[in-house]
Amino acid sequence: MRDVKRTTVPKPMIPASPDALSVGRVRRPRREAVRRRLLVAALHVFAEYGFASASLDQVAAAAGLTKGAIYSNFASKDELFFAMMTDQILTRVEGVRAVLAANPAGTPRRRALQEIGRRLTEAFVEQREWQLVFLDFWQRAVRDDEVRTQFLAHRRVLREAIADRVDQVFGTDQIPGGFSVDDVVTVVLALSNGLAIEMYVDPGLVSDDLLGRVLERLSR
Amino acid sequence: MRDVKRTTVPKPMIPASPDALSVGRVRRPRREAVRRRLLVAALHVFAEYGFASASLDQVAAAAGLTKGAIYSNFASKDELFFAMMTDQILTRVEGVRAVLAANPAGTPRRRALQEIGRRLTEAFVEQREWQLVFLDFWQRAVRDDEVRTQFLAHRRVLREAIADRVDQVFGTDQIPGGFSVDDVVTVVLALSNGLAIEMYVDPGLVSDDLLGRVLERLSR
DNA sequence: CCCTCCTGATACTCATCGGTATTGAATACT
DNA sequence: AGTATTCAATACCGATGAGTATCAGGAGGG
Repeated sequence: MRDVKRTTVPKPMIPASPDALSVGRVRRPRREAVRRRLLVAALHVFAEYGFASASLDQVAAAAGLTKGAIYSNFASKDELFFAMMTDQILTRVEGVRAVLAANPAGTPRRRALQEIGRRLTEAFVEQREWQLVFLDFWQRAVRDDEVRTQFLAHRRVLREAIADRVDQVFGTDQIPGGFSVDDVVTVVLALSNGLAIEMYVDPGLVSDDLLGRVLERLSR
Repeated sequence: MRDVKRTTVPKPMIPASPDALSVGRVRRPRREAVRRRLLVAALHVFAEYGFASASLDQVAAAAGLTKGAIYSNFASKDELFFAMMTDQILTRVEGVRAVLAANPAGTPRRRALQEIGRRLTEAFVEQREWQLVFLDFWQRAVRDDEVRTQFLAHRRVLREAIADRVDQVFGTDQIPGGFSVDDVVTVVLALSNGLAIEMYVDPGLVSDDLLGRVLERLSR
């Protein structure tokens, strides 16, 4: 509960320049940069050791800063974690949109699905850190209501991105097998996470076309 | 490094009774019982708080014992965890065999798969604790080679149980879609874990026939 | 009945870590 | 320039928890 909860001292009502957020904020970049470095470091360190085992000193060190910097920017270890996840989810959702957009509408459905599967699988390999912190987040969400609320908010954003694409692929067609859009989203997420779990621990098990073949087959 | 690594003091070479393990082992039940209680308590506590956040005092208390009992039976927190997982995997593999055995060979394949899916989904709900410690195990396996070795050994047992059943279901038939048995095992595990992940955090998402429908569709 | 072990309880150590109080330097305000 | 303010560094605190040393009481063997 540092100054993050900024006890907004009534600012002088005479803005020097009418420029947006007023009150000379030229020094701000410094602070923003520190915040960013901390968020990046948090991703690395939490991914490497897990949230519970990672210490704030490690995060600070990884950012080339000290704990002072952390508590000056975040209220607690939890807050840092949430901020990091919120920051990441934005990036990830963009990534997922990009991957799913493989083959613009119009491509034969089967090919599009295979391509999507291949790219998703590729993505796992690259986003190892994300996958690890994500599951850490999940574990805490299952155990703690407050965390779950945050988790579900993030998840909804991701699910919507996928649902959009499902709508695109199937348009007004009935989805084969009588699955709802929600079902499809759930299955895609489940397969992605599930295969990632297998892959990280035994890379030989998941060939890069497995997911695509499964998706393609499901859509017949 | 308690007496677990039993520094076998040369036992008197004059066994009173030739009965197997010799040397009055009538007191043993006591120790075995304590060990069991600790393993059970470990499952509960590690599931509730996660391995890293759970303390040995909590485990001991849950077993109605003290830390002394733990260190008298296990060399370290890690060893307790591994022992608990080893103990559990035996139970679980039996459970999985039972679930997969749904519908003895001969039942129409489609029905059998739907039934298996339904029962697996049911199993998630019941085995919440197992699922949680399993993923905890996985997280540590990804991060630590030694843990991974243990993890893979357990996983192999489970995979074989599933592979057996896949062989049974498809016999000499080609598996539709040109999947190998290993692929099928991987996909089944991935879907199980993946759907469990979704379910635990948002139960409404996974209807109890979703997995069955997916499996059935994949097998066409 | 004594006398050893065995084994779990108790009491401690020591390191770690989240969080706080305080400081000092750089920056903005007047 | 001089003063006020912001922010990260430093030093510190209290709690927690893994692991250890020691102890006590009960069981087996004689």
